[in-house]
Amino acid sequence: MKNGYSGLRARKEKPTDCRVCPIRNLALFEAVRDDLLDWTQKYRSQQYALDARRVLYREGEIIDESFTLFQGWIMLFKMLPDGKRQVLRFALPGDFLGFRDGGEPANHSAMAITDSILCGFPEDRLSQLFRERPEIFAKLVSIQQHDMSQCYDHVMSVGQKSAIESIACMLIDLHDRCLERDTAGNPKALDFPLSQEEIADYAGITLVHASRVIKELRDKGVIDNGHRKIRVLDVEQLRSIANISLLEETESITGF
Amino acid sequence: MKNGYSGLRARKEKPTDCRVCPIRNLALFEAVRDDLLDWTQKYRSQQYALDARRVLYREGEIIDESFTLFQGWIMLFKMLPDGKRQVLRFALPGDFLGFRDGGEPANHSAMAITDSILCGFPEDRLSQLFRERPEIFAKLVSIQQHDMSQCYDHVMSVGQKSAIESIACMLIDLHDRCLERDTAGNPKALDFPLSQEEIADYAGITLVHASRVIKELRDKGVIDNGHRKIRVLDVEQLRSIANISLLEETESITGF
DNA sequence: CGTATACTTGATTGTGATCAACGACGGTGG
DNA sequence: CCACCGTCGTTGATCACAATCAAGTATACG
Repeated sequence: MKNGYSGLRARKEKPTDCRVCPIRNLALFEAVRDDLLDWTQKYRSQQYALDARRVLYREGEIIDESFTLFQGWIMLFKMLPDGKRQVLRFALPGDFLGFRDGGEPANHSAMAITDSILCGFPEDRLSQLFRERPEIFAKLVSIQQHDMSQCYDHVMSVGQKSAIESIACMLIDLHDRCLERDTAGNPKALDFPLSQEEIADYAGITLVHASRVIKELRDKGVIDNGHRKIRVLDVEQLRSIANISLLEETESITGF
Repeated sequence: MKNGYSGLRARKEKPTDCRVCPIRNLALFEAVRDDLLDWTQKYRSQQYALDARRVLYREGEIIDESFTLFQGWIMLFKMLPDGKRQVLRFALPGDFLGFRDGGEPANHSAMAITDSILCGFPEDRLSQLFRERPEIFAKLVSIQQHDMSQCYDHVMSVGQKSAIESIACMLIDLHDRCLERDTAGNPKALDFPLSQEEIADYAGITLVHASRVIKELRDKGVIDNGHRKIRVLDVEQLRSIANISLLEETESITGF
């Protein structure tokens, strides 16, 4: 429910090199041939650091830059006048955020959950890039389609599933996405750095009830949790709880 | 909760002419200059008729065609194994449906609410069109962005709003979209041809509760309703009930 | 160590789900 | 034109999941 403070700042360290970027296969530039990467890199303005709890952009703001999340977790959300918050998406490394079409104001806000690093792409250079390289434009369409599909699943969860089903569903999704990103040397990446309030606001329930549901899952041995930390222990049991359609299951295996 | 039967059939009447299409300014071909329309028209395969309650496509199906809805109302939805249904979107004339990227199976189903007419665009011709005319490709991105924004609003409604707020919200959205489409000679277009079950499945509540909420709105004089018919009488009061953020309000005025 | 933030647990309330029965409307066929 | 039937809508009684209120504990951080 907290609002956070705006706080994007240029990263002082030497920017990472797109050619050796460990998350590029997940991101917008997946479509770019390796030998062209130093060419595309010029479209990136710079790398930014954003500390935990800081706001990247706010609903209604006009932003002239899009971002690829390089490191950290960021959440997208909207707020109601009465202070209720709905988390729309948890962005993980490789995810593309903040893209809006033709100078429209942002329809949601974004806040860092953990300390994060982002690669910025200014609107004008991005549209030039899309003009010159249709395959990257096509990748954008593909990313949008995938986001849309995820959002439909989310509406389904929040609208029709019980609290425990909805949370199980969300944990499976995060688990699968972490596995995609998990490089052999990074076992800790399967701990989710989320507070129970963030989980509750994603699932559309209250923090108190989220706590009880999480306790239930913990008692069943499905997950382990602590302060801003959740780890999935038994994905299969989680799947049986989540009330998932067969289609969704296969989807999560093939990836996108 | 009904499943419907597949039933797309070629329309026997002479196809309408894109050049005099009354809904083109809302649709994918908005970006096309008038004098090029007979050129783009060749990308349309044909017009189809789809009777009420018939399925256009089903979750998991691989479809090789996208559609612009020319006449009628169509709903997009998903179903859970236990039979619960979530309506994701009500498509109105001019809306673009069924687009999926690169041969992926559909992530939702679509069923006609009223007798409908659709213009079909086969996948291969569409991607050729996108290659040859980047401005139409850009319009696709813009449509996707808009759909995404609507979907975020929907998650917000279903997750954080009360039943009456959620339904008020949905009626405002439909009302505004009908107004956009309403040509002077068509006053009846402001009656929504929805059953209470469809409304309930969109708002994420049960049909019984939807009936009570609708009665409450009727008693307040905000709406009038009958068999598969709802008419908004007092948009302003509806807005005050809907618990809308100021941003959303202006958005609905400027259109997209 | 002290204070913020995050999590837990209990008691009570309330919104909306469920179960059940009936009423109204619209389309169909005699 | 009327009778019938299926779909759709209404209303009441009861129940349950999750919200709310409230107090207390644990963990991280400066």
